Amino acid sequence: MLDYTTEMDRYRSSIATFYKTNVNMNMNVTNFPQSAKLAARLAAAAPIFPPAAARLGAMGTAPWGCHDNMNMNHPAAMFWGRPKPVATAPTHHHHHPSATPGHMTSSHPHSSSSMHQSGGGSGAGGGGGGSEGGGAEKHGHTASLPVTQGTAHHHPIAPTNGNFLPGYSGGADCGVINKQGHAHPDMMGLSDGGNCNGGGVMSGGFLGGLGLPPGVIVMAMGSAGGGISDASSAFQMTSGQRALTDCQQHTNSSPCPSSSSPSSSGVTAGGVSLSSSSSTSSGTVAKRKRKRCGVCGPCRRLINCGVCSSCRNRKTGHQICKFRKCEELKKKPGGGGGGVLERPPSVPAGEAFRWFF
DNA sequence: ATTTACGTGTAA
DNA sequence: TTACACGTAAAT
Repeated sequence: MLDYTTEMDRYRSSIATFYKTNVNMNMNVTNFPQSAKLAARLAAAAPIFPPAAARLGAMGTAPWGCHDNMNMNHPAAMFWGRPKPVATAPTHHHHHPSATPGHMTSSHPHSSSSMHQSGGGSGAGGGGGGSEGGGAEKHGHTASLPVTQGTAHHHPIAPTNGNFLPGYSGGADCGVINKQGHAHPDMMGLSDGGNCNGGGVMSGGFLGGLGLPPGVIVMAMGSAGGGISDASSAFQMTSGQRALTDCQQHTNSSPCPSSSSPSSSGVTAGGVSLSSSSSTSSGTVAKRKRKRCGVCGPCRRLINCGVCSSCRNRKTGHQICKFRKCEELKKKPGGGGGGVLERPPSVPAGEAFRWFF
């Protein structure tokens, strides 16, 4: 009996915490359904480091770190919330999975929420909340964001660009972002690690918040590339959402969990494997839809910028975010050949990992 | 059935 | 060239 009581208390406290932290989160979700989905996918897919993935999903790290704005308006914007790094994390409890869910539900029926929850629960820790953004500007955040926000939100480190590919450049991302609060497409895209780096720093916070497994952490940090960005990318990858997924897909459609080796085939193909079937065989060029290569910068991005025409016209345009448009697909189908692949053809699937290493 | 995103045609 | 709109393949 006592135990029960105790548990209840813990449970409650945890919930409370969760609530606080997540308020924003919810907002996000609401606003960005897509994001939610992504997260969901992440969770589901999480090819490589499941745990990590899961957490990601849950925590929702904001890719760019901070900005609140971005999200705001754009539907697509991001799904990651910001990790709440320091503050909450340590706290505890989030764990009860059960808890989360319930609560989420209550607040938002939407699926999205669920994702978070789960995540939250698990990883949670502090992370939990991803509150990204909700509303930054508009809402001003309101009080809701408790502790975390302050710091967290703007975490310089923020690491998070999950999207960013190293390739892209970026610049100063972190800093900039914070200040502005705006979302620039660029931001989204890309930041390399350069500045932000904070590398070390970030990682510290970041990790802390996330509570990644040691192993994972190591990897990320290790990344020569520069801390943050790499790390983020790593997450991205792991998260699996699309990037990996794609690659998997290419191969055969079969999910290649085993990824390690497999993909080689798929990727090599230039990424896009025009489907074997379609291609050639019949004189009619089978114009099979090409698929994303999954390895180029854009493909590696998980989030839509929310500001480009494609994002803005999502409903009618049926186009993927410009910043996420696969490089390969941008090329003329025929011309193909050559493209300079971002990565050497030979690179096998496993390569994904390379990114983070 | 719904969502996502590629392919393509059209207009500015 | 870019934005839009739409058809449709593919995935969920």
